[in-house]
Order: sequence, then structure tokens, then C-alpha cells
Amino acid sequence: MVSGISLKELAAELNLAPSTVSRALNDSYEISEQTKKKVLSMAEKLNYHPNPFARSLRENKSKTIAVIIPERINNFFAQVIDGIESITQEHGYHLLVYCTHEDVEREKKIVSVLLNGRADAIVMSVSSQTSDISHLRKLYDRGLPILFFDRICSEIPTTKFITNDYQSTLEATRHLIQQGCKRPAFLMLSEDISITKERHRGFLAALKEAGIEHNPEFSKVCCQKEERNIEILKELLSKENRPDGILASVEKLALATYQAAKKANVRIPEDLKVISFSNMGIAGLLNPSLTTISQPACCIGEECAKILMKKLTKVNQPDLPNEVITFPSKLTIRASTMAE
Amino acid sequence: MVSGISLKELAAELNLAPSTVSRALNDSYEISEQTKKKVLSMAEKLNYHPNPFARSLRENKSKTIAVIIPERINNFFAQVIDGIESITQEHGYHLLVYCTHEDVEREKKIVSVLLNGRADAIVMSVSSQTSDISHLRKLYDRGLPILFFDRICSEIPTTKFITNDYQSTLEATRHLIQQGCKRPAFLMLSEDISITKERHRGFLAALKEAGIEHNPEFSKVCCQKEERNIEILKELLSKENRPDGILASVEKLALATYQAAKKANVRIPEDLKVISFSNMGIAGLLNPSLTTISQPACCIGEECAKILMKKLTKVNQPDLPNEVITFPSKLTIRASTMAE
DNA sequence: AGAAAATACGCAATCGTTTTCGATTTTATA
DNA sequence: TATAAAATCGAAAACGATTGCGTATTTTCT
Repeated sequence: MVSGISLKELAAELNLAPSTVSRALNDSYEISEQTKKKVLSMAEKLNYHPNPFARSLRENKSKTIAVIIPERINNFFAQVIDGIESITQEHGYHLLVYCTHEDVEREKKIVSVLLNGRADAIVMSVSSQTSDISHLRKLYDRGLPILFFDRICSEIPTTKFITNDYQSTLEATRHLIQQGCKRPAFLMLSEDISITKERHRGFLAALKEAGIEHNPEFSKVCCQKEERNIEILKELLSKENRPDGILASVEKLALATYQAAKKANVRIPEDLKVISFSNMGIAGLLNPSLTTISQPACCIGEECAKILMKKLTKVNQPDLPNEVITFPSKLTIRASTMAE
Repeated sequence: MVSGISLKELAAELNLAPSTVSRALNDSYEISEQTKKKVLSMAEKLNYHPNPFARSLRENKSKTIAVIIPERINNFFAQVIDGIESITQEHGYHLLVYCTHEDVEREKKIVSVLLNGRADAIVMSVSSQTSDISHLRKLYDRGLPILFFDRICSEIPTTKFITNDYQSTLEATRHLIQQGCKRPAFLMLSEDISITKERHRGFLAALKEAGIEHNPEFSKVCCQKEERNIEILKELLSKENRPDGILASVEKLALATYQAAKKANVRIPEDLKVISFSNMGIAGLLNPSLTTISQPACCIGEECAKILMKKLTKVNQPDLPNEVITFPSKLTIRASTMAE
């Protein structure tokens, strides 16, 4: 790190006390306009930039927010971060971004590092492996504002942002059934995380509503490995009484389904209709184009950030309320669920 | 920001001087094993975490690296950051990630904020609008280690990581020509940035080599707006003597081409062969599957980080050498360039 | 004109570390 | 046994900013 001139040096150059210069730069009423002008122009001339760490140390805040996501190569999370940044940036806040790669051990490490106050708040979506949440509780107990989105942790009493997981899955499954599916399957990354629970519930509700008896083997838990998932799905699709519809609770499982269908010689949508939660921009360009349930990701990020900015920049703010805020997803019907 | 117990308080609890506790925690040889044990266990018990800002202030380094990219919703950049993080994380470094959204004004703002030393180094890929580089020079002049990748800034004497832009485009264009293209077009985001210059040069070289006279109107400068690009391309594809091949220098232009081709009723690959620089994981699932030139993105990120870590964690390191390090791209041939 | 109040600025402490320089005690050497 | 040499630890000064308090000067009021 290469630091430039310090406040003290700037003050010396001006024949003023550091306190005066500090106040002048912060536009204090105690300083005359004349001195302010002199200070400002000299600061400009000498290229003075206040040391952020001295300030953080003194003020006990870092103007930094940590964002923890399970994967970076995913449009949804990228869009959420874009949304967050669009708001925090206006307030001069910085974004520390960490990726867990769906690994709870990494998540623990990251969280433990953040215990030291490097960030003023945390926005996160937990990894699919996260069931024990003691590390998150530690954060919370320390008083650090945490905010969850998408994959939330209901045990921590704070504000959470999600989409209408139950309802949108219900409607998506209805759509599958309307398109003629008699044996839809549900794909998930893990049974533990919030979104799969809700989405699975919506899925099952739609089946029940339609009087379809669900085959438990059609609620498939997949893993992180793309190849392994393709194998699992290929096997599923090669069964005698295979599913004729797929609801993928996350995007990567829809893509694995596409690959598996190819390998198993199963045609989409003729033999298998596919629908997935996904914020891919190019769902429409896939072969066949993919029917998606897409979240208002950017919006979710923005709202997260707005709440945080309010909490962090205004005085005497209460703790983040323990509530779940829902943003509805949008179902976009494309070729992958077309009836013949 | 909520801080826990301080070193001083910890020391008081132990009836030791802060200096002793500090040394004990840093495993100094001056402290007896016995006291070290006591200090460690008390630190553990009281949940002590050293304040990173006090440390940064004192040590004049932040253990933070800033990464600036033009867009987040792009697999290439996401992979590069994954690569960077995989290395920096091991060294206890943090990643501050900023996105310019291809806007040079934002880039300038971000860069000016980083002038204060919040980060120990910067890894960046410049926006497509960046031609004036005075803001980058300011950073460099301040002594901050900068490192460029993909879209580099040759005027700044530092280490840059790129792919073999010229060569891979040359080969990709040869492929187009081999597949029967007589009138290939080249799509770019801007004429100014490094990658388009090199890639265009490779493109032209292949045409020359094949004795194809290039129509300057087939070197098309596009913009940021997806809709506008589709319009531009639709127009290009509707001409009487339209191109029969497209080399998109960036991914988003290939996708715009797909959309435009649909609208203009141009079939890929029968009427138009398409090839693009892209790190999309699902290029193979597009309709038709897209022939790509893909960079070893993760590897580029890792190498960036390795060089930086060496520079930042070892003593007496020289400045980053002014050199360009090249990682070859890989051409993956798919349906979009198939001859009938 | 004299007192009160407003204006403009400086001194010094503080935030939580690390580190230099000593000081003291223990151990080893002659 | 006296002395040199390790071995341990403490006091205090940084790092660079902010801020409560004090003070000198000027302005305003009666």
C-alpha cells in the first residue's frame, strides 16, 4: 500500500493545525470560508486523500459491506450484486465479495474472518450444504447486521428477501400438468436449504391439487458435480416409468437435464417437459428454449442495499426487523414445456 | 460496525502489557511458551479478534485487492474472479469487487476512490469506453500495483495478462473460411480497446491470407444496448450482399447475432456461420450450439493473483515488470459453424 | 465604552495495533 | 562468585484521522 500525504503534513504545509484542516475538509461551521478555500485548494494541489483506515479506526465503521454467495458463475447472484452495488455505491460504500462454492466449510471460514468487523454488515445467501448454522449465529450475536436473500436462514431473526417460492413453483407445476405431464419430477441441490423446502412444497401441492400421486423417487436430490448430476439424471430418464416433466429448483440442474436428456435420447419437450428457476438471459436461445421462473434479482439486491443503507447511514436505527420480504417471480413459457 | 474486545482489554484481563499480548498472539520469540498459552486461551475465551483497521493503519497495508471489471453478468469475468479468489484467499487477502458496466465515468470514479489506499493492489479489465487513461496513470503514479487482464492498457508499464487474441482470431477466421464463408463480418464493442484491435488484426490477416477482399462495412462497431445491437445486426443481415459469417469479438454480440438472425430470417449455420469469444458454459446447449473461442479464465485469474501475492507478501520485491503474459484460447467447434 | 457573545482556531486525547528501546530477571560462563 | 548473556516483559511512541475543550480574537449589544 502506498500512502500519499497525511493530514498532518497537509496542515504543516498550510501553517494550520491538523484539527483545523480536518474540520475544513469536513466543511465544519467552525471554520471560515476563507480558510476552507485555502485548505481545499491545497488538498487538491497536494493530492490529499484521507486514509480510510485511520477513519475507520476512529469512527468504528468501515463503509464496507460483505456479500457472500454460493457461486459467482450464475446470473442470479451476479444480478443481485449488481443491484446491491447500484445503491451502496451512491452512499460511498464498498463491496467485499466472497464465494463459498456451495461449501459450508468455506462459508464458515469466510464468516469467521468477518467476525473482526472488517465489514459493517453482511448480505448473504447460504450454501446448499449449510444446515448447522452456529457460525451464522456467532455473527448475529456479535451484533453485525446480517441480511439474507434467496437461500435464507430462518433461525436468525433478521430481514430476509426471497421470491414467492411456494406460489411460483405451484404455478409452474400447474403449467407442467396443464401441458400434459403425468409424472413430473422435482430436482434439488439439497434437502436442507430454504428454497428447496418451499419450492418442493409448492410442487407437491400442485400434484395433490391435480390428483397426481407422487413417486418419492421423482424428488431427486442432486449434488455439486455437473458430471455426477448428468449421470443421476440420465439414470432417472432411462427408467421404464420415467418422469415426463422436470421442475429444476435451480438453474444448473436444468442444464444438467438438457445434457442428460441428450444422452438418454429423450426429447424435450416431446418426451420430457422442462421448467426451471433461472435468471439466464439466454434461456430463449437454448435448444429448445427453456421455460423459466425468474426472480427480480436486481430488485432484490437493491432492496437489500436500501434497507442496509438506511440502517447504516442514519442514526438511531432499530435492528433489522425479523421479517421475510417477498418479491414475486415471473414465469416465462418457452418451448421446453410446449405440448405437441 | 460492532467491535468486540480490544487488545488492551485483553491485556488487562491477563495482567499483562498490551505489547506482550500482541507479541504472544503473533508468536514472537520474545514471549515464553507459558504466557503464549495463557494469552491464546484467554483470547479464545474472550473471543478476541484483532481490529483490521488498526492493523492496516499501523502496517500500512490492507490485505485487500480491488478487482474492477466491465460486467458481472459474464462468465469470463466471473471465472477470472473465482481464479483470483482461490489464490488470494489462501493468503488471507480480501477482494473488493467493482463493476464499471462499460462506463468510463464509473471507472474513473471507482479508480479515484481507490487512490486513498483502500486496496493494496488493483486487478482490472478496462471498460470498452476507455481511451483516455489519465485516471489509470494517476493510480500508477501513486505507486499502487496495477495489473491488467483481457482488456489491457498498454500505456501503463506493468504486467498484463491476455489470451493470444491475434492468433486465436486468425485461426477462428480460417475456420470460418474453411467452412465456406466468403464474406465474414467482425463484430466489436469499441474500436479503442486492446482486444478488439488485436482480434480485428487477426481477422483481417486471415482474410488477406485467403485472398478475400474485406468490406469495411463488415467490421461493425456495436454498442452497449442489447436492443440497439440487435437492430444494427438485423440491418446488416438484411442487406442484399449480407455477410455469411460472423466473428463476434465478445460474447454478447454473438447472442445479439442469434436474436438478429431470428428476426431477419437468416438461418444459422446454413445462411450464416457464427463464432464467438465466449466462456459460456452452455454454448453447447444453444440453438444451434455455438462455436466458441474460450479463454482459460480461471487460470488467468490465478496467475494474476499469484504474481500479486508474491509482490505483496514477500519483502523487497521489484515493481511488476512491464510485460504481457499470454494464455492461449481454445477453439471449440460446434454446430454454428457447420458447413452443410 | 465595557461586557457578552460569536467566531475561528489550536491542543491533546482517542481509536487498536505494532514495534523500538529499555528494564528486569534468569541462566550460563569464567 | 561475579559477570556476561539470554530470556521475558513493559513503557511509550507511532500510524492518520476526528473531536471535546480551551482560548484568543473579533463582533455585537446595552
